Amino acid sequence: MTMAKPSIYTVAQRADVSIATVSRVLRGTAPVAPATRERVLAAMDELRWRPSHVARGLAGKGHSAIGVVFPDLLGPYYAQVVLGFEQHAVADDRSVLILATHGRANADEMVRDLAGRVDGLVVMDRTVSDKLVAGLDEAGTPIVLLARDGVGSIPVVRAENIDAATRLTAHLLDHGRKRLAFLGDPESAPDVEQRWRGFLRAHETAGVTAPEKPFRCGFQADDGYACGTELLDADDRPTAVMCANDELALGLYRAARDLGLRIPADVAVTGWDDLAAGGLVSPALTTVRQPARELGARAGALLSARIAGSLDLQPETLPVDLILRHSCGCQIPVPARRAPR
Amino acid sequence: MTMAKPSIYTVAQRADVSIATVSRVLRGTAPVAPATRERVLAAMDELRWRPSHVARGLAGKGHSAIGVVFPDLLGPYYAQVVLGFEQHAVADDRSVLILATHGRANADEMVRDLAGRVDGLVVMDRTVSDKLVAGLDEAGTPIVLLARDGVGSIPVVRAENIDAATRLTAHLLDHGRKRLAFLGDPESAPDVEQRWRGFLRAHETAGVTAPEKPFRCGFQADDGYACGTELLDADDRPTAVMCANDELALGLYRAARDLGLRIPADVAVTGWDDLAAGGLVSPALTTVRQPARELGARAGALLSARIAGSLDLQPETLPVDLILRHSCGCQIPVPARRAPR
DNA sequence: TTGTATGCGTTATCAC
DNA sequence: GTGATAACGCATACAA
Repeated sequence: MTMAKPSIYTVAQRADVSIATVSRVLRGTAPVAPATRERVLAAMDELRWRPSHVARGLAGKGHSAIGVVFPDLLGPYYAQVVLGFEQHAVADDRSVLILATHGRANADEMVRDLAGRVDGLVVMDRTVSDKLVAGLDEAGTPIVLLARDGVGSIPVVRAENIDAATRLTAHLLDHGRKRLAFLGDPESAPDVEQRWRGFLRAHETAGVTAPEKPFRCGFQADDGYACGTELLDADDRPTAVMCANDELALGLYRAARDLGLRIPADVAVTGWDDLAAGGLVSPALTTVRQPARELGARAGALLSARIAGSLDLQPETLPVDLILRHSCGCQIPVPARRAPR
Repeated sequence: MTMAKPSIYTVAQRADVSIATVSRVLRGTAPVAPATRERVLAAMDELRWRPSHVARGLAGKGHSAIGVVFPDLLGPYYAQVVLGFEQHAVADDRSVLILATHGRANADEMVRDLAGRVDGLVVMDRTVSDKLVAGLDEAGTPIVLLARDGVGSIPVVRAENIDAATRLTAHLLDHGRKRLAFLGDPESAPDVEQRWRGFLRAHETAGVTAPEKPFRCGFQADDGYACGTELLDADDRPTAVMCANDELALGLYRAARDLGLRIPADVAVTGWDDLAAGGLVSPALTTVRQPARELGARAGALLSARIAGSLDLQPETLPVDLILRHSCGCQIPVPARRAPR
């Protein structure tokens, strides 16, 4: 014997008041006589009534929900970002909608749809076009960009990349490695592009000739293995490889092993992201740790501010940590003057 | 010069028809004259109008959104489950709401709220009380349980645990290990409970005395290290430890190393989940691989069916893979070529 | 084939 | 303090 879902009318009737009064005790938007208040509260309790979010939304009060758009959920990075975002949202009493684009062609359309059901949106990486972002922003949807180049005056949150990549590259050059390679596709993600730029900058500063172009490949360990094999099997094999992420680096480890090359003696390797696995392999992988969780949380905070009406929010760049372990040649003598070829 | 947000009225006016007709061409719910149709389509296009999900929901058409409740997003398991769920949802043209409970005390209340904004819910593990689940179910919210004991006739999806744990334990016993320990807390998650039961069952079958109780601890590598140290430093040190997951196992590795114990010679170790790191450590970790992504997808499929009105959906148990490597004492010639994923 | 009118559950603006 | 009542944007039964 299930009774119909209670509405504000049911409650009002039961408490013998008008719906306006019910709304008032619910929102505390105007004074209500203590006695009446009690009656209403009791009625709400007995009927187990919860105000409908949908109706509330229609009445113009927003969705009390926010969304986050990301490319995928492979590896701990995006998961942590999303989690940080979620925690902030919950603390802010908002629900979280997620959308993984997977590089789908209709991502723009999906995000446009998503925008219709949230009060604001965090957009990561190159999941959707600048055009859409700009359009949504113009249409009044509060947006925050994460790990992505700015669009108009939309707030941006990102992890520091250029300087970290510069330092890491300089570190390799300081170890005496002079023929470096960059494994990863700068066009695949803004973060990677910045790392590539830092890589180039360090070469410039050191007066060393940088490779003309990056060795482009995907993001997975298998890509690292395949591309790594090709890279390390070449005549002008690099003496150090800076990988766009740890997965690639770990794939490169296998490639090196299969080719009989030692790390870091024959080739130094660095990654990015600080996967747990990187600390367990031998030699331990030198990498960069990003504050993934905090990135998500900050994006959430900025989005809240934006929704609350703040204009002109400053871009934020969160610092990262260089984790120098052994794969870059630290604490291990670099072989002197090996004859190339 | 931003004009007010267009509504179905704006479109109707522009196309010189009634809102009913607009709705009809939108939903294809009734025949419309080609000419009229064109006019409406044009108007929709010019105004860039999108129907409001909120209004649609209020009108009684559901939210076209579903939710998933999980404890956390640490490690790849939950992330993959959520991703599988999301993919199914997207294919089904529904948005996804997520909620991480983090063991929060008010999880029930949060989920009740979530239930008010979706058409259905997947609930994982022991994130919320049976009471709430039953209540929601009774109230008509379509629910699917994932990796959790059944409640009433609510559909359940889970990975096979008992049999896999039995086989894994038997495998250890067959290797001549007779003093086994179970590292993990069966009460922390239904999956762990089932693994503990399989552990016991194998002992029974083999006629070997099982430990009275599991060695309870958390889920992280640090827990594995702390508890592992205690466990391995005891006088009656076990000759094999079955860990509730890979993180614990990897923590145990450190504990063993610090105590000067060799794996698997002095103590065999097994994990669960097949983390990438497990294939990279030495000795490679014997573990169990769950079809995380598919678990999420199947839960999504069952939820869709439930929302569509299917009653009496059968519980599903997805098979897992035993990954026998070296940490259990196997001398099997492993093709050390496995991609670290 | 198309239009009219009503309901969906809130919030908010008036009156009283 | 409290109660009618008009939005909010859409779907739909009922008319035409």
